[in-house]
Amino acid sequence: MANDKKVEQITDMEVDFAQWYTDVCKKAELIDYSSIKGMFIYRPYGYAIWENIQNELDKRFKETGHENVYLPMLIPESLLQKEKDHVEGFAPECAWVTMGGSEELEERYCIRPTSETLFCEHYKNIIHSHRDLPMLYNQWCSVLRWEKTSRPFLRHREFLWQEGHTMHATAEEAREETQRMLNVYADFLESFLAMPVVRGQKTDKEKFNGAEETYTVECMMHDKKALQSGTSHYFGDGFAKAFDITFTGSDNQLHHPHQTSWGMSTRTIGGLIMTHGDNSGLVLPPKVAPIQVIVVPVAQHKPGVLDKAAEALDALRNAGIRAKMDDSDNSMGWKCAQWEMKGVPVRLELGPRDIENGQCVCVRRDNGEKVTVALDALASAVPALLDDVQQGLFDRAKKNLDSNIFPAFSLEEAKAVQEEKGGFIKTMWCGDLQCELDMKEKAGMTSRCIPFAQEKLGDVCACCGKPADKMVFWGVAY
RNA sequence: CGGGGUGUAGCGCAGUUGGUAGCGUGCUUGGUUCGGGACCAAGAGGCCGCGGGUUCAAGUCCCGCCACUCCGACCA
Repeated sequence: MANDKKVEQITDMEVDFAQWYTDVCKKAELIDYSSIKGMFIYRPYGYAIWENIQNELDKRFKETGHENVYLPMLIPESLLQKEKDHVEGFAPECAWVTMGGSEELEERYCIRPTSETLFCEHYKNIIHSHRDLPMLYNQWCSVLRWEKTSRPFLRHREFLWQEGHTMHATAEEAREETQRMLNVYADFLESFLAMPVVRGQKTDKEKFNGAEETYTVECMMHDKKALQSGTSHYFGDGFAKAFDITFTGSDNQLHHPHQTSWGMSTRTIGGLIMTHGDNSGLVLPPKVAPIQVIVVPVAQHKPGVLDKAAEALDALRNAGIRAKMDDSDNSMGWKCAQWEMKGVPVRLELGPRDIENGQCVCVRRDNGEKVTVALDALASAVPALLDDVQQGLFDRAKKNLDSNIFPAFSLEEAKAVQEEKGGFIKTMWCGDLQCELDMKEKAGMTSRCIPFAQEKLGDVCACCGKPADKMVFWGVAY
């Protein structure tokens, strides 16, 4: 009876990973479908996760000197077309506004797929002197890309994100900013979301439209597929020239500023689910969990139990823990299953027997371990337990990443290893686009990045045998 | 955008050769329970995805569209 999950069933991830993912999104009440394809409803629990991500990232952006702004959601077509590579990349997935009320508009407006062009238009107006630089702006907003297929969090037509857009006096400063923000993402993912990353540079084929260089943090999901979890772009002065943005330098000469942009989206929530989740549902790292501890009173009708549980709840909250009590009429088993499905890191059980002994039972979501904690020690024991869970989740994910990176020395071997084991395949690469296309065509993998942490696996390209001095990570990506 | 699958109560599903809609669960109320998805009783809840067509009659047959889902291609 205990395992008879006839209601709220989640498909086992070993049976069908994609279905497991969809089940978790729905059953953990993160998301709901709307009547428009690819447009999703963030339910309170799902949105709360995003709010925690936002708060933490926003804090880190401000610590690195950035300010928040808000720009319009509509981009005139003429503006979008000023930078050639950029418009080519985004035009196929733009949605357009053509009517204002009942009147046809003279020029159609694109609903922003990203805001480089709008920022450039604004920067042209406000940047005049080297004293105006650097300009360090960030925007929290939603963007719209008319994708053909969609999946909760991983691919929405409208998704929430932040986009940082900065302008610098020199290329060197702009490059520093690009790296700085990539490191902010990497550290945020690892320390806050317990998602270990591989940092590296995108190949020309995979880089952002209009960028000179794109840097990425790549994560590995439970099914060994890759998820690009944050990107940081260096634009050089390409947009600045296209938009005629200039400033007078200390040398009294006119210069074009150098630009960066960087973004992280609600897609990261999909990454969280696929990094830590299990067959009982979601598993959330304590730092991002909307509810860190769920207090479940046992035999709550008995006198004194609810009072004692409320005391424990207060003690947790006073210790700065996001805690909640489930005093609903549902049975014990129902409550356990429910909060496990929602990924709450620690369940605190408190019943008559515990009260007699002045203790409670804490159950970890990550490994099911139960520990007895004295009620008067909650304020110190539970935060320590949460830290342990956070670290445990990171260690487990790190192990999954590290143990699924395999070297290969030919395209055939890369293909065989991918089919047999999955994960990241590392090979030497000559730098030619054709070899990337071959890898895609014959082995079904794209280049994930050229990792900063290079290894010398040999001196010839695994695809074509020509001399090669770069090591690339290949993988199947979301 | 190509190929498969699905759409009936909140959720999961049944509905036969066309005859006017059912089961489980959840929900509401009352009672008994309570250390891993409890039980009894009474109740409420349906544009059968949307739009056409065939028919005396359509959940059921035909055409079109939409959405979801899986696999490709494309993309954060």
